Amino acid sequence: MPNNKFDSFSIGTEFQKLVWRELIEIPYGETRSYKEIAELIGRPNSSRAVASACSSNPYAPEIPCHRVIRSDGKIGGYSGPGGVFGKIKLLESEGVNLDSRRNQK
DNA sequence: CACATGACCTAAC
DNA sequence: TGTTAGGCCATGT
Repeated sequence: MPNNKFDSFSIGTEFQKLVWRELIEIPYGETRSYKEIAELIGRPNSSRAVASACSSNPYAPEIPCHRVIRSDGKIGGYSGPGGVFGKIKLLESEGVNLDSRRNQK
């Protein structure tokens, strides 16, 4: 079994577990798009479902769902504390430059 | 089972 | 750059 403490996900659907398992492996200070996560779990067309799984994340700050942004570089949304604003603050505190991530849109 | 919802993506205008 | 429209998918009712 994997060496992460979240392997014992006792709740959520199988799909959500797949997503969350990928999320906790995003390095500090880095970001990943919803689509990227979808591809990593073997469902390249489930980007939308991935977003749903994130919003259903019960382990709020433990699982770095705030490091997941849209493919075009925009923030997207956030159900955690502070809403989208809180998400931005978290990323900036990790040294993420959101401007450089915007695909010039 | 059918329908509605949402932290999405891409293309077209 | 902003908006519209169509497509995708897992979930909840």
